[in-house]
Amino acid sequence: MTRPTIDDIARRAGVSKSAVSFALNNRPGVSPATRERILRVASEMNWRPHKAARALGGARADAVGLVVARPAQTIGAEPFFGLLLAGLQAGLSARSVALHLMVVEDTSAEIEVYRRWTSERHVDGFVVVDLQHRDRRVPVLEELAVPAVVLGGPTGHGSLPSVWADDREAMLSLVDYLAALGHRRIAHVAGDEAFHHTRRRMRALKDAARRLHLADAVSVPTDFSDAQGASATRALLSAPRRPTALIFDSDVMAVAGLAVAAEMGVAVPAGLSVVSFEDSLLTRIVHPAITALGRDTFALGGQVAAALLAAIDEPGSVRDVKTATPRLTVRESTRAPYTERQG
Amino acid sequence: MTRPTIDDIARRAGVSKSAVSFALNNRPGVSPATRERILRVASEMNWRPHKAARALGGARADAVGLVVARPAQTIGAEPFFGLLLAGLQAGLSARSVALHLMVVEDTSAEIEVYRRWTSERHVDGFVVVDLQHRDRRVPVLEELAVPAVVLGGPTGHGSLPSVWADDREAMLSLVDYLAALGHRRIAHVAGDEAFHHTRRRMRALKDAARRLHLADAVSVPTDFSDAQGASATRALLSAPRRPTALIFDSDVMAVAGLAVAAEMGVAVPAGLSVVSFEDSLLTRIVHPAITALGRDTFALGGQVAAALLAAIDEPGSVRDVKTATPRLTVRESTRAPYTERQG
DNA sequence: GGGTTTTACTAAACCGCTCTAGTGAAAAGG
DNA sequence: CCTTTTCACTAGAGCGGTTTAGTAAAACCC
Repeated sequence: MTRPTIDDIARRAGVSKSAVSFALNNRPGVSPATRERILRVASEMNWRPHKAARALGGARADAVGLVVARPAQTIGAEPFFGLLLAGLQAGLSARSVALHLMVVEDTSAEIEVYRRWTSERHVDGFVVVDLQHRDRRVPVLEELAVPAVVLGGPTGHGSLPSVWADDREAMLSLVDYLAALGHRRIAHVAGDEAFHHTRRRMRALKDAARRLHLADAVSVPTDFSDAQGASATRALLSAPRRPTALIFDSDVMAVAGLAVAAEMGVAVPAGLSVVSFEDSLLTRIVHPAITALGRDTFALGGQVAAALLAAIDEPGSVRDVKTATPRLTVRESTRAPYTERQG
Repeated sequence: MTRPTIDDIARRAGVSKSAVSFALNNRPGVSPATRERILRVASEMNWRPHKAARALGGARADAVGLVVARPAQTIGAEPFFGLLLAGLQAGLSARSVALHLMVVEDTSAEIEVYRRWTSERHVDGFVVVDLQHRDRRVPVLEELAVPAVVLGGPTGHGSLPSVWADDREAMLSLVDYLAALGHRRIAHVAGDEAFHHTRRRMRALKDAARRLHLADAVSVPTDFSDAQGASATRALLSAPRRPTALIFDSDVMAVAGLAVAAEMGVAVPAGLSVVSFEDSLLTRIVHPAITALGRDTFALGGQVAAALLAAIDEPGSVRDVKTATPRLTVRESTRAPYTERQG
């Protein structure tokens, strides 16, 4: 048995195709009685709209794209990504919009996909992640005039709306907390300097250090990998006057750093405090559990989805959305530094 | 400027629509010279097929579906899932087939999505994960007669083709290894008994224990969460004659278990050996690094993609695919048990 | 050279749905 | 009671491709 079309419904209900279309789309042009009859027949026949047929008439594709230029490893490794995906998905599927995911090699390939999917009318809009300094993708998306929402900000995303958290504020409060505990030598195992948020965090740390007259406040950039996170930690802990507190830009690096401390015989938190700028399962399940700046990544995905859907409905209507500043969850990995401990 | 259609190309090349279609699809019916001219014009005008228009003619949707009934948390937490996704994606995008991801509440909702997407011609096939005992999804997919590939096996997936690894074999070799080290009391923090592979692993452990005359070989089922993994570990380590080796069904639980051991003052590997049935970044970055059964999850995704594409091209042609049996990577978390140590 | 086959191409139907223009009848208005 | 407006509905074009049936010319064959 082949699937029913509106023609089948029309025949069975004794009306025209158009009447059926009106009824099914809640448009004026049919009487309440007829409308109800058509709907009943449609549901009896278990009718479902044919997506492609709808999309052909110039309508929506009812799908949005997420193109990621990252090595496959990271995509599995970082809880952040999976949660964001799940949150996006939840926000979109409530309006039955599909998510087209594509993993590519590099930014050039990513841009190529933007062009292709836009011209093929494959998606109605894009979610852009990993905002970079002087991001090449922004002008392309502006030129394509396709709805898009950038995750990250508050600047550097041109005319595209963005959903962002205040990294600077978070870093400042984090350093305040560590300084209050008595830490004067704080190091920061940062992410990739190409990323906007990494730069902002590094700048914030420097500013905080100046304001608080901290002895030392180095930022060491990495590529976000556990390997570089580990080696940066090793280098920092090998220095003659080692820092008493380490801030890691990601949960993966924080866990890797924790392992390095254990391997080097540096007790956490007695000899070293560890903080992660990203919270997740990872920071909770290791021992000692890691103090972390947390945000609800699943909810973040939902906010991005909402912003994108709004941008698709009414291009130009969406303004930047500032999400809640990440809040500190104190666990077992932070304490006053040994030399200044009271008890 | 609006996007070009084949009509535009036809007009510009001085031929009919049909000739253009033939040329663009490598079909007979046009002379080599004309074909070349048409292709040149098409590329000059930067023509791209309109997906929906193609799909309308009864053709492929050029997309496959992955519907997952899991809490959002797990999806972010387990590296396995992200890697599988990336692998699937890579395998599919090589043939420019999109992946439609959907996260739902439960199996009933999942089945609903199968029905809807099939009747809407939204996808050409499905990837089915988390195969369960007496899986309700299998008969539905069989009835819908839609191409689908099941991840998991070797049994319980009806007439659907499956891609599977030999869990039993892996468990047997793992227990052999631990026994060879001298362990006689081995416990297994298992996953959810509803899952097929969990049952198979539990059975394999029991068989191995009998064959090797092990004193003890308990399997404790959990829901795969870090919380239950931790509490199962706590219970096992609190028993009067505690096991000397623990096998965890997932990397997340293994890491959680490791933390519990640290918290309880049980040294790993001196006082307890820990093995994970799943390998990932997680098992590598903690300290001590965890001995784990590894498989290439990214490649697994690729194999699933290949099988599904084949099933779509030629339904019924795909047989079950057995993937490489997971191999043991020995790290720092396993050693001969204390009481029997030589040195 | 007349008939058959092949080749290169065109015209038009078709996929399922939306939407505009058009139609006939009922309701409203003077 | 006739005109105008509104209402409920239909016919049919159009979206951008694919594909079938048809056609004229060229190639082939004894």
